[in-house]
Amino acid sequence: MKDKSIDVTAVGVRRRGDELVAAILQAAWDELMEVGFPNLTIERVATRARTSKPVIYRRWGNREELVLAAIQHHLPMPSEQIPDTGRLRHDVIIVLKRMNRLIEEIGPEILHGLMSVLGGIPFSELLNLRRTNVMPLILKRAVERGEIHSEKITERIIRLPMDLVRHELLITYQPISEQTLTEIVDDIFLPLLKK
Amino acid sequence: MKDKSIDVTAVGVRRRGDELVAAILQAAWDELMEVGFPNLTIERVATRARTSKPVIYRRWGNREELVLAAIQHHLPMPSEQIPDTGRLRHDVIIVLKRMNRLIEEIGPEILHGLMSVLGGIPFSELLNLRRTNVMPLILKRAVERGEIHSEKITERIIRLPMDLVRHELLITYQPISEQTLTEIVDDIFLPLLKK
DNA sequence: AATTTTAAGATACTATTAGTTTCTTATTTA
DNA sequence: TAAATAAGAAACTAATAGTATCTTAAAATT
Repeated sequence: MKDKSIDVTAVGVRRRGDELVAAILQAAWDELMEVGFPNLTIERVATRARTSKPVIYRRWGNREELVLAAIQHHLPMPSEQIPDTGRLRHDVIIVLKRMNRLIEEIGPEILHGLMSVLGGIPFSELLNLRRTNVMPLILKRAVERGEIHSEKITERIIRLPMDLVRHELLITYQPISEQTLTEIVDDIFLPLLKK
Repeated sequence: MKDKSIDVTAVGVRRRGDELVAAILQAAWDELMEVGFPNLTIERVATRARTSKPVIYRRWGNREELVLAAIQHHLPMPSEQIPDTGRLRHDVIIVLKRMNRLIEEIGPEILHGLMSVLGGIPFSELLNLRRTNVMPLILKRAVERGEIHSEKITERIIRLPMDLVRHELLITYQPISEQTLTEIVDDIFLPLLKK
């Protein structure tokens, strides 16, 4: 009397390739948001994606890689459009605000949990550490406009605002407040360049 | 024919209290240095300390707490002696160099591994994040000597050099180089105060 | 259209290890 | 000397990472 087909979803229908990958990454992301990193198990992700563990292990070497991929899948890096408002201050603030995105999207707790096993390098990538040429370009334009003197610009000063924001993120696991942002730009960065 | 007492160390002799704790923390530290955080198991620590798991679990709630305790046991924070060389630059450099200590002692790999499960808060403590009054005092003295103007000093600028060193540590897991230190002090910190 | 190849999915398995329970007995304290 | 406390041994549970095997759906090839 019992219906044998408990699961209504097409039995015997198999997804492959990108479709399957997307389903797994989505499931991993959902798990991540629901139970957090420490409680995320491959088993549950597999079940949630209506597939099985070996399918996952064929593509990712371990738990961390899977989660990293899931995050990258959901958070493609900002288009790196380089702001050009005509004012250095404004441009810099736009860039720094972008860095808040990751935390705003995945939330402090998850980030905190991730912090762990992802290890330093990939994590840094998440936090937009990789070399971008955004700041140099913004500064170059400011020099051309005569806003600042080029001889004041050093490698370290170029990196300074992003370093400070990143530090704040790593310590607080919170989005940067408007005030902190302003302090970094107005009390530290710009004075070093303008003087 | 076989000698039954394989272990020569006094059988049936039990350590207690501080002596026992010290032995466990030492064993945990040694394990940590030998196999690294991810491979450290309570079992091995117990064996190494010639005791057993329950004894450890009676004192620390889990692996992380034990390791944290082991580190704190081995790295009591610097005596927080406040440098007073008569020159701001020199004083600051001394303070910043102290921050290298943790990494120099436990090494980048271990720190990297720890980064993980310790979670943000205790880790920050390891990195000397807690409020100290070292910098303010150094700056106060510099003001009194007439080296800098007191009106230039803001909360953020006070924290700036240590923030930058900490950022560097968190990103590189390496001791700060002499050059980086100099840049932070000479190209960023002092110019903001002297101007 | 039939055949071959590839890879999905199910299932069962090994191995590790965290953390617990129980019990015996050494050490301390009264 | 007796009672209370805590160490240590041993065995156990439970969770879960990662693997191996097998069947068969889907895709590629002929």
